[in-house]
Order: sequence, then structure tokens, then C-alpha cells
Amino acid sequence: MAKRVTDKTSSPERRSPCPVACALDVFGDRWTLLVIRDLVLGKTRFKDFAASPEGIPTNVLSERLSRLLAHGIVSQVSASEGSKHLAYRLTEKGRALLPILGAMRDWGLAWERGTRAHLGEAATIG
Amino acid sequence: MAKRVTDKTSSPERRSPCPVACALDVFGDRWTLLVIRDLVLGKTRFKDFAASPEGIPTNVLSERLSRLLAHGIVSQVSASEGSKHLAYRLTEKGRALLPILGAMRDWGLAWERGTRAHLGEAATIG
DNA sequence: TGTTTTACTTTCAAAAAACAAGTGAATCAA
DNA sequence: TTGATTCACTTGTTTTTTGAAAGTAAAACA
Repeated sequence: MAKRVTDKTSSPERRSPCPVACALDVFGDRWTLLVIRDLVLGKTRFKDFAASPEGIPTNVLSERLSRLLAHGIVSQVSASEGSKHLAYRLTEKGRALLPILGAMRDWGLAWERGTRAHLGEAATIG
Repeated sequence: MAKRVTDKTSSPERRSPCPVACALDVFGDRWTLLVIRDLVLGKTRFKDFAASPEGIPTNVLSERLSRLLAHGIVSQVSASEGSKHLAYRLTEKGRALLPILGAMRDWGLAWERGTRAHLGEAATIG
């Protein structure tokens, strides 16, 4: 007899139909949006994300990248012609996160002292 | 001989001067922004946040509220005249999170099927 | 060919989250 | 005024996630 804990068939572990809650289920943690930020800044490789100043642990990076792949937020392409290494790129769904990143950058700059944008002032993001 | 791990004097545990990283240190988790959302929706009491459909555990709610207080994002006022119960309100710094919430709601509605805004369509947030 | 780089995976201790239950002050109903 | 109920937590306990370090295998480079 199968023990039904929750119906994860229709929508795997969605807490509510709220779009904010749903978004947080995808990227509601301390690292995911930093990977997105790096992608926006032009980084494409595992080692590049790992080299960011915040120092994401590689196991966390690995898990986050596969989650983003699973959610269709990033895709993998060949790093360069003939290369067997892979590069990560934002999909359209991933690029649609730009306004969120822009709003967060603006809030941080306005309210948290000592912050500086490596993201281009207004053009790149937001 | 004091072992200096990190200089937490100037800015306690800031990972980098990036405003996005800094913002994530404040509200980069699955719950905090849902409390902010509830505040935007007009909820002010502990029990109201706890009653939201996502079902935040009370110990987590408690911890998040004190963190938000510590960061000056919410403040406490008397729930009603003469009452000794307290109500939570967004400060200006907290209201400045509205564009982030709005951008997240828009992204969720656009890219995650089955989401619906209890937040007023465009007027309330964003 | 041997060395280095890349992109992970594994291990494991520590921290955080989830869950359940308890507590005491405040409010309310009789 | 007493007793029940609500409120806002706090306290255990278990489960999950992190984070730091080390290990690994394929690819690239010399």
C-alpha cells in the first residue's frame, strides 16, 4: 500500500499558487541569483561561477546549475567549436529574471552601505 | 592570542560588496519575502503571517521577524489603542522592497503555470 | 606522455529548517 | 472574577541543507 504524502504529480511541491512563493521555490536561496548575476555579467563556465568573490561551494554550484537546467532557466551549449566542454547560457526564461536582479541591485545600493555594482550602472541590468 | 577568522566588525558577515549578494544575505531564503508580501497585503500580526497558505513554521516566522526588525525593514507598533499586542509594519526601507516583489510576481505569472496573484494585479505591487 | 585544468562527486560535520509540543501573558465570555 | 481561549512566541527533536575539503575522471595542454 503506497503511502501518499503529497500529490507531487501535478506540480512538484508547490506551496501555493502565489507567483512569489513559486518563484522562491525556484531561486529562493542565497546562491542561485548570484549564479544568474554571473551569467548576466557574461560568465558561462563552472570555474567562472566558482571563482566569484562570494565563493560558492562547488557542490552547491553543481546542484544549483542542474536545478536551473531542470527549470529551463539555463541551457548548455558547446563552450567553443570542437570543444567538448560545456558553457551555460541564460534562456529567455532566465533573461526574464533581469528585472528582479535589477530591483535587488537598486535596493542594495540604496539601503545597504558599502555596496557597489559590478553590474553596469543602469544599462546592463534593469 | 585571538584567532581572527574574518573581520565582522565593519559589516557582519558580508560576502562581497555586491548589492545583490548583500540583499540575499538579508532576505535570500524561501520565507522572508513571503512575510514582506503579507505585510504589503495589509497583514500586521504574527498569527496572520502564520495563517498564510504556505504555512510558515512559527519558529521560522519568529526568527525572520526579528531579523527584519534588526535590519530596519519592519517596525513594531501597538496593534490597537490601549492594546499591549504588537503589530508589524513595513518601514520605508521595507516598502522599498516592493519593486523586487513586483518583478518576482510578474516573472512567476509569466513563466510558472498555475500561479495567480492575490496581490492586486498591477496597482498594489509593482 | 605527463601535467594541469575542468567539472564535477563524495564525505562529513555543522547549521538551518521542519515538525510537534509547551508556555505564559493578554484578551474574552460567563 | 474566573476560566477558557487566543496570541506570540520558545523549546525539544528529527530531518534536510550547507559548507569545507578531498577525491575523481575526462579533457586540454606542453
